Amino acid sequence: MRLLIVEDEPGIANFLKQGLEEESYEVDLADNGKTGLDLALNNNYDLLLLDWIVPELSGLEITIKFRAQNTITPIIFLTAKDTLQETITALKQGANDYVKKPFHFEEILERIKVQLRPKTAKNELLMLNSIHINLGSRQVFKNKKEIILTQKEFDLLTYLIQNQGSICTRIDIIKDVWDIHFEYNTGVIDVYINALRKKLNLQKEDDFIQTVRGVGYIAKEL
Amino acid sequence: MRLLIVEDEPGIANFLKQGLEEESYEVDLADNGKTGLDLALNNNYDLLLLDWIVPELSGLEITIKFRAQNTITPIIFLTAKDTLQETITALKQGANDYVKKPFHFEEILERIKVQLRPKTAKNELLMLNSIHINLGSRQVFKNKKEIILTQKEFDLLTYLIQNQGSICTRIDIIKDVWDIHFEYNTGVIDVYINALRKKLNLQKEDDFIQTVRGVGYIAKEL
DNA sequence: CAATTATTTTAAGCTAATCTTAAGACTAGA
DNA sequence: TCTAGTCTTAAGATTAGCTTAAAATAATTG
Repeated sequence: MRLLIVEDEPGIANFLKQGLEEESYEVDLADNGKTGLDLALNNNYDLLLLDWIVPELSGLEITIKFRAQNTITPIIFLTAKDTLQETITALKQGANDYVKKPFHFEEILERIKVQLRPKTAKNELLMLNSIHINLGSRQVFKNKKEIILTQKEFDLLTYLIQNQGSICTRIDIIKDVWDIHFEYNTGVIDVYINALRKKLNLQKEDDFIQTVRGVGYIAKEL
Repeated sequence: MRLLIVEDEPGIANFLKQGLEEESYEVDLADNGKTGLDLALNNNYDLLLLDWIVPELSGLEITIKFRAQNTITPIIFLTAKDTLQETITALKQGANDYVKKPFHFEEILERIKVQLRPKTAKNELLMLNSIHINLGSRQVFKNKKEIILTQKEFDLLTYLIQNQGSICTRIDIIKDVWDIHFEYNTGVIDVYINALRKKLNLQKEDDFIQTVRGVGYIAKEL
């Protein structure tokens, strides 16, 4: 998971960065709004942590400009501006949470986790056609018979099924399943799709993983 | 939108209920944890607002029991228990937000809206007449029915629709869709226009792609 | 901690779908 | 009616995705 922190006080910025890196997040820093927005727009972060008062472009302005392009990446404000009006404004403009300074690192961390928490959670059961998936035990069944998948195979399959009915672009997949956030074009995805189709014994007629040429794949109820 | 408030102090409960109803939410109240959990599990609410300290079953217990069954309905804590440890525990157990009393109604309202905000809208939608285009997933629909287009077909169609109402010259098209920047005169464009008309089943009378003789094409609202 | 085994990634040839070309049929306007 | 411009078709060129095997990593075990 990759985060961007926009914060001009080096003390706070580095404190957060270090703490989050210990939790194995990748963290980028921007010490002003302009580079912050720039990074945010060009780097597929999973979450943005914004201070309100930063040079060149305020956190609020970043939010507005960023939300015009991207409405899903969560934004958490972390700021000394603590009036009611400011909180409301930020949330209205697209922030997902608003935490007032001074803050406890543990609370920030937990609030970040909330935002990044997958909508379908552990131990839930996923199913599509003859496939059943137990997210808790990471088991996959086809017609009640268990299919042994590797980690990545499992991750890719559940990703596709959790997004069933909507196209997963290669960029989405490489970002969300491989956690790679830059231009990337090897055949990994193809190899794994191939492995899934083989292990799940999907023939042309019952292949619920459809390829969308030039775009990606889509898992569909048949 | 339907909300459930679990809160035993009638003053706060009614204050919230009234305020939220004015914002045209439907609101149910429970004054103890047991009926609260019961209602929550049997009534497809869009969001739960929980106090921590309520009789019979605490807000935290409700959260744990509820999350075992339902992992998507957002839960907001609204409580006087305000230590770091309590906040973290609630968020860890599945709460989506945690607001400390005393609170401002406007902030609660805004935080509720954040939770209910649709998460999908990453994809820009284009439309013209009966055609809908999802730029993110590169899907095209005519009267809600998906039409499968190839890459170039898709690019050309979106180009025309993005420039709807103004003429796209052949030079423009070859430059912007094919990325060819010199004099070029084959029939490619014609071939693709033809393919679009065919796949979108455009007859003379509903063909929003009009030919401008000697110049190019124009997509027009009919 | 080296050896073994399993997983993930890269790379390359192959296949099938898409893109382009070109040639003949058609059409609108002079 | 004639002609320039457009439409249509089908065959050849190109490219994206499939498949396989082997190389690089990571995990496990004696």
